[in-house]
Amino acid sequence: MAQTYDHQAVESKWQSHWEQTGLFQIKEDATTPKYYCLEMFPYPSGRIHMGHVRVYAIGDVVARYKTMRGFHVLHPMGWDAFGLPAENAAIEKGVHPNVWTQENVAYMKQQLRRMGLSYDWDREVNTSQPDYYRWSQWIFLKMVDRGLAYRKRSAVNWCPSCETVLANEQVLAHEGKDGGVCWRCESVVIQKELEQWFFRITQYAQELLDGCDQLTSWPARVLAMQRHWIGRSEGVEIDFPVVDAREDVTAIRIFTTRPDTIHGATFMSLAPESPLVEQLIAGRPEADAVRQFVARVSRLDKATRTAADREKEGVFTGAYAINPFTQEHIPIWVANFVLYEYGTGAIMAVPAHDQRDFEFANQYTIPIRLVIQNPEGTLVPDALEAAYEAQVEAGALVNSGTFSGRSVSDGKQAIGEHVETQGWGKRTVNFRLRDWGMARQRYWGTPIPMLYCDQCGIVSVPEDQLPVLLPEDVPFTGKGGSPLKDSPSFAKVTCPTCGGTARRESDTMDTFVDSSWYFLRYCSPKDTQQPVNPDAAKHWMAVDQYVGGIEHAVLHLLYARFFTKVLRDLGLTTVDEPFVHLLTQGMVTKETYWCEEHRWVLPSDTKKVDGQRLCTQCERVIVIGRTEKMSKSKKNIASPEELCDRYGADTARLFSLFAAPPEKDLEWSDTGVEGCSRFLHRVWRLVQEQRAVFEEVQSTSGSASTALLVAVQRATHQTIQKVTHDLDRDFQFNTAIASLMELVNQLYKLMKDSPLEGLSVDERAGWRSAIECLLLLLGPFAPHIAEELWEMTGHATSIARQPWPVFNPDLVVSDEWTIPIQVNGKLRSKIIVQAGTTKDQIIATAQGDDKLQEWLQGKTARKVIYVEQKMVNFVI
RNA sequence: GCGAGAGUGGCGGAAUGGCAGACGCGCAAGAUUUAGGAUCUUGUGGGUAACCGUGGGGGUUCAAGUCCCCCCUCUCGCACCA
Repeated sequence: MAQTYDHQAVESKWQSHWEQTGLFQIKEDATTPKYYCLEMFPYPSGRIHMGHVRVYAIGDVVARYKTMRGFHVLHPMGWDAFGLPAENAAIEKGVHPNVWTQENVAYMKQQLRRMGLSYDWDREVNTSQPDYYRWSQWIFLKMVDRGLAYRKRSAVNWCPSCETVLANEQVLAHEGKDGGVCWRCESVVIQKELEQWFFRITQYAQELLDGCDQLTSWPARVLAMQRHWIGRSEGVEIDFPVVDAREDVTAIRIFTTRPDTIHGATFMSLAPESPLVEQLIAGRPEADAVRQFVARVSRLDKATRTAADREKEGVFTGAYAINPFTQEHIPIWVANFVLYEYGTGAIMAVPAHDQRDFEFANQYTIPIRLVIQNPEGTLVPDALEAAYEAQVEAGALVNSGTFSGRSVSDGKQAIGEHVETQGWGKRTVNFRLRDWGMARQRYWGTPIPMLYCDQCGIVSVPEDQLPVLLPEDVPFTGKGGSPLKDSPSFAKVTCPTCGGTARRESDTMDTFVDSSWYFLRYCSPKDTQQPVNPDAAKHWMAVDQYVGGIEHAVLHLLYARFFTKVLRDLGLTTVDEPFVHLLTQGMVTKETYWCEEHRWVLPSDTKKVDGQRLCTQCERVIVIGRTEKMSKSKKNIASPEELCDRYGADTARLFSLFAAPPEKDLEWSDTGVEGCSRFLHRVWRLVQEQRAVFEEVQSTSGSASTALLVAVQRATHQTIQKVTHDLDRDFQFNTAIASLMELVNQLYKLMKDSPLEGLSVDERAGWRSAIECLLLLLGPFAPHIAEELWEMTGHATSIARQPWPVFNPDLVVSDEWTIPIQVNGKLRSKIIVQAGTTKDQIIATAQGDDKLQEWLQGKTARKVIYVEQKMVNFVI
């Protein structure tokens, strides 16, 4: 009995069914291999968007596929639920952040459910709830114990809009804005001098760098970004004695990666923030000018000041240092491009061989001395147009005393050694990576479990007093400062050490702390003794496949790698790296519509008249704008809910997997969605029409006997082979789905060519197994319709628990070969031969081909190339 | 500037060095329908043709979208890191 495809009914039926039967709940199982499939958990902003649909569709196909391949799959979901929007909602609407967050979680959970995702909801985590954040606090305390969390005073990035400190990773470049901007609100970030909590991520810098080599299944560009962010460089620290040294500053220590050029150091430069500056200038006539310069430079935010194209500026301190290699007295300058945080905050300046020093020296007419000559020997000291920054073997040392004549690499080595034997300094390694400033002056975050006691100083909250709960009695005013300061119940506390009065830390943790270890919590989400049960972690870790956006290439992924190493050192997990494979999916984009009168407009506010698109309000012609990431402001949003209402979750999933390879941007197309919907309807109808034919027979996998059977089985098994191959190799969902479409097209053709009446039992059985294979292959992509049709064709157990079909190589091969014939590499003809025909026979047949003879024009081929089953090429 | 990636029909995109353009969209014709929509079938890189076609130019090869060299364009990331 044929039925029409009612996606609403089918989808809600199976969603309830999966839930009621607990189909996706997973336990550790020693009998089958494990697979941990994880997508980056969402921030509960209110509703899911197409980006969510895409990433979760990708993860769900992986999880379902791996399950069918015989793995027991951990596929959890949770909420990255702390963050500023909840607090802003509290300020604007008077809703408590917790209420706002929990409502959003409930709503979005129901939306995710509608997508038919195979999550084990029993493992759900929510970072904003005490049963989670107590363990973030616990980890923090362990890090304090190990010196990995500490307080220091320093210049920090401050977002004036969010009124909080930001980590370096959270300050981003922004087109059209002078300086770095906040990763969340895009306000220009300023510098503030504050005492703050930091994580000593730099202690793991080398390991984080080395670990990149293990991550062979990560996208190259993510690794490149991580390596660059860590920024290791090898060099030498060298003391330059100060002339007429005063007691407090006898030498200036510099860091250089080019010790080979030291004989060319004709001046020094200090960072404006360096305390050495004040010590050197005190009492000198230059002091005022220097102070003015320093004040002017430090007013600028860091990003502006350090822009590469910024003019080199500086001021002479009046002091001199001694180049230890030449004994020359060289002037000490303060320069705007020297960074206090990098190296020692002081450099030796070699204008001949460093572009910045070159520009600086030209500006202030400081001598330039050539100490590396190029291999051709053509460099003339007085005629340099740019610094000669030759590396490694390219040049040779000149004007360098006993070191002259050495190669660059040789010179580096020799001078480095000389510095050490003379006791002038040491060879060392420098990193660009800075410690992670992780305290935030906000309410809706994990409270930092520390106290300030008048007697004992900084005190940890004892472990048995965790969690430090967020207080309820906090007014949300939107005014600056930490809201927790204003909670009387929270701030005042008794010191656990001396019993005196103490004040609680009122800062909360950066939300990136929460997401740095959630993947471990999923292993044992209900553990009440520790953040993660080491046995559970041993079973499940590492995450085999991680899926998420490229925007976290540095931030989240670097922090998560750091935390994994910390928790490993605490004995909670045994893995060094959390994520084995990483798939960074592209953005979901859509065309934008622009009306001169009404600016960005919704597609629904436009109409098509005579092939032109007009604004419905003002009748102006709509300009089709750039295809951009979906955003509310550009009004180029497609709504997952409308999509599910109209076409169903299966269509939404299918389209987001089919329209582009997963790592590329996906351009949303309403007609493309319809194409996918059409395909599912075709599948439905195919099965309905076939059902009557094979209802009473069992499927077969035996060798075929009739032409129809051969064709049906070949199409089916070729598709099994192709889909399996596409999924195993880099998850090429788009081509996998294309081959499923091809199979359906082929089966329709075969059905048309061989009417269903009068088929043999064998042929019916062949049809049955073809349809079953089709449904099994479709299952991970469009699970609801696959379940429904699976049930309709007489199966009692879920298709999600069936083994993945295996292709039979014997059934894939064809009984005849079509061999292209080329002349000089160009296709000129084709011949059809029986499968198994030998090379000589094929060449003979080809030579008998009329078209080929025309092309040969009586000549004999100089050479004949035959590629087994592929082609013949005659070279004349 | 440095790093990563990309450039193929009207569009999204396929092609272990071996038939370029799978699959889908769009478009066209036909069938069905009172009409529209929906559905189905067929066709669809360009050119009347010989032929020409994967950003441009060289090269390797019997054979290049694919490998090598040079160049151009675009996207993303980092940008004075001594």
